[in-house]
Amino acid sequence: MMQISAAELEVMAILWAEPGLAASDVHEKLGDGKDWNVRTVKTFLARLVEKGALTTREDGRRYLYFPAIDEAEYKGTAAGQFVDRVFSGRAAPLVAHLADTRGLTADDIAELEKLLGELKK
Amino acid sequence: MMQISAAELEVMAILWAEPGLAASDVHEKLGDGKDWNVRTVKTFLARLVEKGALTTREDGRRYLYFPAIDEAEYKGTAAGQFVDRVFSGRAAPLVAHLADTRGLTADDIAELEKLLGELKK
DNA sequence: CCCTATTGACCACGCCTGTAGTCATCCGTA
DNA sequence: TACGGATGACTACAGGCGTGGTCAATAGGG
Repeated sequence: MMQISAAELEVMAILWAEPGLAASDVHEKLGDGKDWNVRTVKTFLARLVEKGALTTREDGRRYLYFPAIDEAEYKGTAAGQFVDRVFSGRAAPLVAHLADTRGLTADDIAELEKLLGELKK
Repeated sequence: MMQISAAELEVMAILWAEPGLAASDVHEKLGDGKDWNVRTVKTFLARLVEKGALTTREDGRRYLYFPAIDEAEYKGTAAGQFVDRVFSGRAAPLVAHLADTRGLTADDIAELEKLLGELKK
């Protein structure tokens, strides 16, 4: 699996949510706190294209960017790698630690229960 | 929270499991596949001491290394950061993706159920 | 007593990352 | 029509990371 850094991932998130944006659009859509320079954003876009995570389509003088990797697949793999790295591959301790240090909301718990119900089938 | 890299984390794992080892001991205890040079291991140990993740006690001509940060606390924080970075802070999708891409064992599911039971109280 | 293996201290080096600067070009507005 | 802002291409640069080399001191075996 391709290595995507934290900053690059924020760019991917924007394009997963809304494919086909130009660099300036991505720049505008960045959440608060991320007041990156447009050129910084362009660097990330260029690196993601290099890595094969994005493709481009020309639109006049600019490029539109499209995800080239599947969001769910990427996240699944990333989660697996993380669990392997930090929790020796065990999912349950991960959830336990999450519950412990940040607390799960009632919604989280309900969602997890529903999920487990489906998994048991 | 202190930033600990993947390779450094393997060293931490060994010392969390068995505090008070010397560099050569840590080197020997590395799992298969990680055939790092002893000096590589020493570099990681030195960096971890620099970062404040380990402390040392002299033992003759060598050092013994001890974790200076709590394992559970570190893992909890790391899990939180990961969920924030990749899953916008939502725990349930993380578990869903894990289930999806690698499959949870019956044990995992049982453990998660037990955990949820406790959390609901 | 001397040589080899071990140990810590310090250094190296290339790739990745975060964060842009520079330059040439082009498009739309005054 | 001439200029300012947008855009892409290329460049920069420091700090982290993975990987290990060099050097000097020392301890232990022959």
